Amino acid sequence: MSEAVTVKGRATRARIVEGAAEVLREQGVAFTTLDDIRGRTGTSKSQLFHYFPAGKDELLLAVARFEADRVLADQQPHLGRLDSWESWQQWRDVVVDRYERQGDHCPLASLFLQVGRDRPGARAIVTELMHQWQGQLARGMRALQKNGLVSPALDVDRVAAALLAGIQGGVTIMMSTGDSTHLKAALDTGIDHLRAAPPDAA
Amino acid sequence: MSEAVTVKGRATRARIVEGAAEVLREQGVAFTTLDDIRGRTGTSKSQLFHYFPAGKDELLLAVARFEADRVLADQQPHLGRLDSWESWQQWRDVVVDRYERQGDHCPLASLFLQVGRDRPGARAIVTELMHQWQGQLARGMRALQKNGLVSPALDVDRVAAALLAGIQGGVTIMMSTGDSTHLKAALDTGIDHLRAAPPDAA
DNA sequence: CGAAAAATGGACCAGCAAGTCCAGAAATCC
DNA sequence: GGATTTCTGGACTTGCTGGTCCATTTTTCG
Repeated sequence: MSEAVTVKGRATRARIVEGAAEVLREQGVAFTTLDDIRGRTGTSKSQLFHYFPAGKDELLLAVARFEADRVLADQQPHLGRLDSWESWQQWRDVVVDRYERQGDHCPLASLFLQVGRDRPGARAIVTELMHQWQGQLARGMRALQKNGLVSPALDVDRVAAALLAGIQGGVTIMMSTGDSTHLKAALDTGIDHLRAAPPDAA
Repeated sequence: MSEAVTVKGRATRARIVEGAAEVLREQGVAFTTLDDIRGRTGTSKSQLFHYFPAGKDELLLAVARFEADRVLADQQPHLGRLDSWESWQQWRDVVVDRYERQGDHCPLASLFLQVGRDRPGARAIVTELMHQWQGQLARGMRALQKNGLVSPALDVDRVAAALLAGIQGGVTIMMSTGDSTHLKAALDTGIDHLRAAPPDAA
């Protein structure tokens, strides 16, 4: 936005976004006020509006961007090296672990319900995230094909899309029910599906 | 709750729930006020609180129950007769169609973000819905096994859980991006997974 | 028909949370 | 070092929304 910021300014802005992300993860968007964020980040009202002139929505969008980055970052380096069965397994464990840890509020999901997904920018964030994520999964599957572990006939893009959907749904269900069974089932069945398509299949 | 209701009373209550469900589907929970619901249902404030003494949350919960019932009902009769490949395919089409129609607000997802999933009752509704849904999928898979179309060795419960997760995630992604590719991929890959496990497999 | 209970209309209240404003402190820059 | 810009503090405003209250109408039922 405005480029005229000092070091201190950038630091404050970052502090606000990170602090807001924490609060939102703990309380959920619907129950978080600007004063909660103020409290957590040790800032004043004017600071909030100084860095996010358009108000709460702009701040929430910034948090969404922040959280979206975290999602993929938390899966690295495994997500980037899905070229053997072991690496897939390791990645699976990291995903399960990450989402079991993360309280029971999905920051991204709720963020978009609040901001409204039509907002320019809002939709783009999710779309981009999904695109990246699916791309990395597909790359991993192609690596398996290259290494002769999976049939070259496999429709990688479709299976990657399905796996991604399974993860999303698994997380959603976990958020609602508190049970990670579905997430694990989606991951394991997804990987099984790859295993069930060996290159020497009839 | 209170049993002393007249025919008119029941009708009004139902009108409120159904009208509220409509508005919520269109605008999303975060942007819907009691006055919106009043407007749509042609009721007064006092009626709202007469039928839902605990206020908005109680009303939202009633809507959630209503929507949860609709979810499974909309998939019938197909969901109840998943005993052949054709019936699975038909069911798949119905699911895709249903969710493509339904605007871009998932009533249930947003409802719980607002009410808070810890509320007694809230969690139960989702859990119960997922349980029923998964149960029907598993029953269908067992029917396939019985009919000699799928290996009896298949871990039906896990695969059903994974398929359910895929559907949820597919819907979630569609809500955010407006694209039903993932939902279709999840359904098709899920069914493929069944097809890939014939009873005469080595 | 008449009393009691249920249903309805709508004015009113209260609190909260987003957003505004301006004065003052700190940094930047020439 | 002084002017200018950025940053910060916090009191204040304002609109909205959930919720209350009571008077009135309608229904029920003996």
